[in-house]
Amino acid sequence: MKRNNNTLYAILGILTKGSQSGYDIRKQFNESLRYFWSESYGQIYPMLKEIVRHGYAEPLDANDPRKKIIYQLTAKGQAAFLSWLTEPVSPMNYRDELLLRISFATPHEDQIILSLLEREISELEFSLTSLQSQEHNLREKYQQEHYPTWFLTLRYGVVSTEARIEWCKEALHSLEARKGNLHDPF
Amino acid sequence: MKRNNNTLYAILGILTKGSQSGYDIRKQFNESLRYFWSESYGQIYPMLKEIVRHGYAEPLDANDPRKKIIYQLTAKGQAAFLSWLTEPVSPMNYRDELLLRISFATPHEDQIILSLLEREISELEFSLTSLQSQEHNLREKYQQEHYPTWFLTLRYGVVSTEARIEWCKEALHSLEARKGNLHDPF
DNA sequence: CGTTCCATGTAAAACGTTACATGATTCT
DNA sequence: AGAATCATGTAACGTTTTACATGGAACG
Repeated sequence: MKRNNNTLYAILGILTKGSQSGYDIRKQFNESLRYFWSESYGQIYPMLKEIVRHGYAEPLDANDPRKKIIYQLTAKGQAAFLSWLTEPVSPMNYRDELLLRISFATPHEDQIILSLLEREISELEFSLTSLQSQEHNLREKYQQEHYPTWFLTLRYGVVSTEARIEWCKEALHSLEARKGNLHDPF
Repeated sequence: MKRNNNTLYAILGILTKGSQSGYDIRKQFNESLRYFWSESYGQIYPMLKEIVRHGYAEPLDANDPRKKIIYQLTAKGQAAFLSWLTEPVSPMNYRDELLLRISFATPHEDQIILSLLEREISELEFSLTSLQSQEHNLREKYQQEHYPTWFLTLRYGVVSTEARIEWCKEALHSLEARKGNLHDPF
């Protein structure tokens, strides 16, 4: 009855970038990956045990004063990762609370939706600023060289955020256009 | 320790559109709402019991030959729905398997990523065609009148799908540009 | 008469977050 | 010394899907 097991592969993927501890892995999810993936401690530590049990990684000899445990991918783990990478991506189940609310709203709730959209725009613009500056920094760093593959994910952050902002504004305008104009058919 | 309880409000939201059964509700999730929300039977039927227990809805007198149970929203349920609608939307936790894979890939896996992107584009284009035709039909139907609020969610489907297709193509091109050109720094 | 759809529901498993417990190290 | 961060882990709870069970009605 196993489902996708994305947590497993997400962790293996991180380990392909270098041996590290559960704590480090968590940080990656919370930093560079947070725009499109995250995992909590409650998932990571038990999964690391599983990973070792399956022989996908091994704990390096621990003589760390803080009892830090560094995990290193095995050949078997590398192979499992690569095989996952090749599989077709499973259909994403996207859930969007803002859209859900809008889909239920009638013209009587226009004011409420207007507020939600305004708040959304301001959050998206804040986030876009940061994404754009990261993009700018990377462009400077790599100049005429080829960008690393993950640069594409940053680009996605930028373009999808821009698109959502545009849509929010369009929505805002179309709701404002019918203000005071409520001989509504609902 | 209760979390968001979106399932509850999603069902109440559907019930504001008219009294209906669990089966009908499921159909809504699987049809008009499926692009941004879904719930399974395992969530819906137990939640309907909860909803009745809290007095948010009542089962209408059941004399249906198929034992169909129609639920009708109460004033209390209507109020709960409206109060949810007004709350700020909780931060969405977005998970994107395609981006996750791309973020892990090195230039050695370019071929794999290329295939994933091609498949993604073809799926998105298929889905876009359907969204655009729905949009077209609605524009015809409403002509110069104001569109229903949920038309905005359809628009979002169109614009976000278009944006993702554009990004996929951009990504495809930038990966193709470095083909055969692998003196890679990784 | 068989297939498809209507209709309700439950149990088990899988997935995921939050809160807590514990203690060392580093920084100010 | 006190605060922040590093570091591992578990228990409880919450969320969601999947598989199964059951049976009636509609359609060809």
